[in-house]
Amino acid sequence: MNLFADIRATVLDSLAAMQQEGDLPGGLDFANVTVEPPRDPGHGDMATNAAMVLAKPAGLKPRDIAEALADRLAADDRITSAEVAGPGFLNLRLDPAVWADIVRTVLQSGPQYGRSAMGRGLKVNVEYVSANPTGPLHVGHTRGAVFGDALASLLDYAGYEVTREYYINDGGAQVDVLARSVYLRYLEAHGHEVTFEGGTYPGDYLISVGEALKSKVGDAYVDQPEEVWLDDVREMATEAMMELIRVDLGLLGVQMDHFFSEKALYGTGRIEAAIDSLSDKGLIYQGTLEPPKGKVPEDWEPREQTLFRSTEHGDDVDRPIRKSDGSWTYFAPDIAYHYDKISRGYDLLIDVFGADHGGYVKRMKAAVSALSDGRVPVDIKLCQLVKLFKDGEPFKMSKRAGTFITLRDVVEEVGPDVTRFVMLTRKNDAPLDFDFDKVLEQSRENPVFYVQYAHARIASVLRKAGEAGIAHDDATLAAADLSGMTDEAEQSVAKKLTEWPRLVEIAARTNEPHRVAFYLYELAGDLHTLWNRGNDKPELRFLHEGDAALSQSKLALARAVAVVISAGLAILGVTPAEELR
RNA sequence: GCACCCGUAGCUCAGCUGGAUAGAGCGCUGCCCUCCGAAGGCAGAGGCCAAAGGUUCGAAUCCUUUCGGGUGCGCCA
Repeated sequence: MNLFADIRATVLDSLAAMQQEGDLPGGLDFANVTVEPPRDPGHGDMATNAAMVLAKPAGLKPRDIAEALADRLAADDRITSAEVAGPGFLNLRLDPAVWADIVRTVLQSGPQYGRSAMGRGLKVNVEYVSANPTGPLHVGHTRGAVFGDALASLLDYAGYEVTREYYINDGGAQVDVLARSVYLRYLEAHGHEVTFEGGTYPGDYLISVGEALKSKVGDAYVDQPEEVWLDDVREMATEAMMELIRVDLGLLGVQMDHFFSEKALYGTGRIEAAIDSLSDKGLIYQGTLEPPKGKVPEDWEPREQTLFRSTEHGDDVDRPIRKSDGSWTYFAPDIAYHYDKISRGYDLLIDVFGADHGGYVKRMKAAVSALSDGRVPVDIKLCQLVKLFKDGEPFKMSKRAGTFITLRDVVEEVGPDVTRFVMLTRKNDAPLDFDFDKVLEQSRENPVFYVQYAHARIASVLRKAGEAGIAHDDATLAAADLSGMTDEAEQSVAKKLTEWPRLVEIAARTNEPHRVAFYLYELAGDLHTLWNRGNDKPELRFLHEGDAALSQSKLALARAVAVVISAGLAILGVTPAEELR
């Protein structure tokens, strides 16, 4: 149930009726008519821009339309007043009984309150993390993991059919480097002295893989040329790394539906099929690219190569799909991968990349547009860097010194809930400061704590109700008499609850889960304000000794807040706290 | 040189499909609490939304240009 949508429907009905009776001309487009909360609560509970939007096409003055509309809307028993204001806004005040209805609805619907049918069951594929299988996940991946996962949950809540997917880059040169690194650890396990040269990975996490290789093949690969062992070691190493990554994701509570292997595209004709599809559209040709202006690489020389005419689909330059030696560039399997996603019948694709991949957005969009003939939209979300702090001081990371921070480091330090919430308290395209101390601070300036504290307070007061023998199950609370919910602070909380379904749709439409985190912070703030007011006004307290009926009427609102906080946290992948330690 | 992202209070950041007098937290100022529903509360000051043009009933939001910051730019994925 979305009250804003309901009232908007009423407004549209009234407008249609006005057309019937000749107060408005026919053939108007109502798409831009909105009903939203006014910025200033003094303006009422809801405002519609209908008169201003329609004035021009209807050839009427905004105020005339607004007044005629006001007369009709005032007849609705949910609407107590409709006033024309400003340039032609229509401000609506709603009957207080409406807020009580919302609270009842929340209690009856539980976590389903706020769920939307907006997605109409459309199939959406959210691809995220997709880190190279060459080592443990670090902080940057963590943000992408949290963001993608929350976005997937959000879209599910908004009525889409969501697949969470991870693209394993196991087809390129970097997995050969991984294999060589493991081979070095293998030699080391046999007592050899080794040095990590040629960009091989010196990380400790490969020691156990080297040992595992030793116990698997004994000394069979010692002193053997690469062609003897490379394939076998590569496969074993990537498998081990993916296992490591799966475990890391598990620490965060991220569970993928599907892992897609880049390697599986090679030697199966799938890349060729994707490129052929582009070729059939006349988008593949042999050509020579201009050097980038202003910053020509030292060793630049014009070279003819196989190019994808991505400029036909909005890119700035055409992109190479084959290297000079005839092998595929990384872009070719990417094209094939997206071709595969399209052929699996998704209506919408979302890719979550790190900000350093911003340069690939246009070509990826061009590829998807070309492959699907513009049918499948793809939204690419870039996650900006995470800057780590400790005690307000920047936390220096150095791969060489071995002080780079992994996902595991972060989660073990502050826990998965804090990690996830904090990562979502910033827009995805804004850099994020993550301070190991501040995120654990118990104060208002820490949104994680503030939201959890609100939930815990409610849980606490409900526990106390139980101890006092007051029934407080949702059905009982939903049946309570809510007519006494008249205080400003109580109504603010209830009004905030009515915004939840609307917020879900806005967040889902923009693919911005951080909006959920900010909403929860505001809702928690309203709850705390009401709670604090109970100090001065005992009648506003949630628990009233010896008066079960009154207690239940107050607990209903508190419990409704807990339901929504819990639903919101579920989207973010955060466990609501029953108590704080 | 080109492309993308960003520029909002002293600081860190929100801001809906373009809506009314642009919000929050921190910090600052004043008052209250210190009888546990106070791991504080209430109130206040603080803004040329980087700048200039444009679009229109209306622009922080859309378009153009400029300035400033970040990221990326053919045989690395």
